[in-house]
Amino acid sequence: MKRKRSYARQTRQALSILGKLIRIGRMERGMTAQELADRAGISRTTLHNIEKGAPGAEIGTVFEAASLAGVRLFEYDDTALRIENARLDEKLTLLPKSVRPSRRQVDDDF
Amino acid sequence: MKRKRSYARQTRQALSILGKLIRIGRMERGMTAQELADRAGISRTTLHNIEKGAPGAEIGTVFEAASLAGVRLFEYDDTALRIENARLDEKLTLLPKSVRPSRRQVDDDF
DNA sequence: ATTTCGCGTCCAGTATATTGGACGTTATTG
DNA sequence: CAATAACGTCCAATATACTGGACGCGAAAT
Repeated sequence: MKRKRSYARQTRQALSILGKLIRIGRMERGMTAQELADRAGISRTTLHNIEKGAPGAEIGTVFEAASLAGVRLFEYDDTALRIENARLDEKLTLLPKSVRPSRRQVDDDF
Repeated sequence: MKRKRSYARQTRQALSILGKLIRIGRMERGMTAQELADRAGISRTTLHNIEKGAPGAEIGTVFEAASLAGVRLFEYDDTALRIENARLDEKLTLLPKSVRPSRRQVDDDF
């Protein structure tokens, strides 16, 4: 099956920004691409794609590189991430286990 | 080549949080997993993995799903993303084109 | 000016994510 | 309580990202 993807402008912007933040963070810390790639456990080629904002990269490696480059994800520090995670777990238990749309309420209101 | 990856706790936390935000956002908007998957152009299986915080998912699809679920990336709205993107471009031009570490300044200071 | 090395780019081979169909389970609605 | 649909999960086939080695270019240091 063809898997050709398309992305909303918002998505592409976010990808581009994250890539640039990683590149800037890396440079400001005086790390070469090879150094950061090694620490993140990926190849220099892949890091290059990530810094370019490639949508196909694995999110885990992107976040790892971001973390190593000093880019704060969600504007939280390490411990705050933990707390937020727990808070979301709680919130999830309060939500219905499955979504059963009785009457459409998404956005196709016509 | 074996490609076994390992991720820092911070990375796993961020992945977990993003997945939960997507799931919560989706449910609060009354969308089924199938609906969101269709809109994002991915399979329900993949969306399930994303909501679980799987590190191997493509970042483009994750961001797309997040966007459709109403999750703000970088806490910016659409236009603010654009501005931030441009700002980073400027910042990049001011940085040296390549990193040539004369004396180590990363973190291994001993 | 010369040297060194970081960076951008290409490529074929390999590892892995994605798919879509299926099935059983569980939650929600009437 | 019964019916229905959303969800979680498994799987083989397929598409695609990752690798690592290579090469040339240009920037940075001497």
